[in-house]
Amino acid sequence: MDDLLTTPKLLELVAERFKVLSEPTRLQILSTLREGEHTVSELVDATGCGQANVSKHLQILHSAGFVVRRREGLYVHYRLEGDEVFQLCDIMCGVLTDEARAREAILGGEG
Amino acid sequence: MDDLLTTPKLLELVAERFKVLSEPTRLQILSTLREGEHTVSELVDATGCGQANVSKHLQILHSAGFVVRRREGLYVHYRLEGDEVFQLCDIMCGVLTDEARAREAILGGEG
DNA sequence: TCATTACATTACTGTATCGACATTCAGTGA
DNA sequence: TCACTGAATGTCGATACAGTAATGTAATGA
Repeated sequence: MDDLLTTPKLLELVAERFKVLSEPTRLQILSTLREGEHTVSELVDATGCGQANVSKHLQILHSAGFVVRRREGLYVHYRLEGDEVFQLCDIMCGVLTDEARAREAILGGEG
Repeated sequence: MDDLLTTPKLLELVAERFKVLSEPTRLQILSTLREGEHTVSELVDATGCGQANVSKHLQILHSAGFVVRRREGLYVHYRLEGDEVFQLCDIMCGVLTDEARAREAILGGEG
């Protein structure tokens, strides 16, 4: 953990991965996949986005190594590669909670 | 951890925070701040970016609650709010390492 | 008060990305 | 081969963001 973010190259790689997680639709896809494998059609339903867009988001998630593909006839099933994503979201939610608490303490409830 | 990413509102908030971390320059700033408090000028030197640019990045980091400001005369000192950022980067680097390993295993060293 | 320094803010430009639409690709079955 | 379905890809308009230059603001000292 000492050599984290020391080289420009690594900075870019890490930033790139964070960018993948910086879109609500992609987070929603990941959240849906947490229940288990899903087809593209199912993810289209879950997200309410168009098929083409979901497919593109899945490409991005796949390139970043967050999801895995599996073809079965006409359908393509996606599933999570690991649960690191939710470790990340867990920490991030902690940050959000801390912030909310701090805001409440300062503003007294309404911001 | 069960109610993570369940509401559209929360999805957006989390995505927003990830977006803050999705820029190499901001990660570099955070990395520099890990050594301790630094002034804007020092961060300008460290990053090699323009002063206005660094200042804007610091605003974004501050709004997201990742850094804290402290004025001292003409200088403004910034420091990390917590170390969650590096927990996040640590996990992300783990993902990257796994990926790199997988690529090596498949391609035999060159991608 | 005025000049200087450190930082913040604004306006502007080029680039990247999301979402929507159309098209193409891939697999199945008749 | 053809028609059909699920998924991937290409294009386009709107929007957002990084970077830069110019300007504004805050603190110091003469």
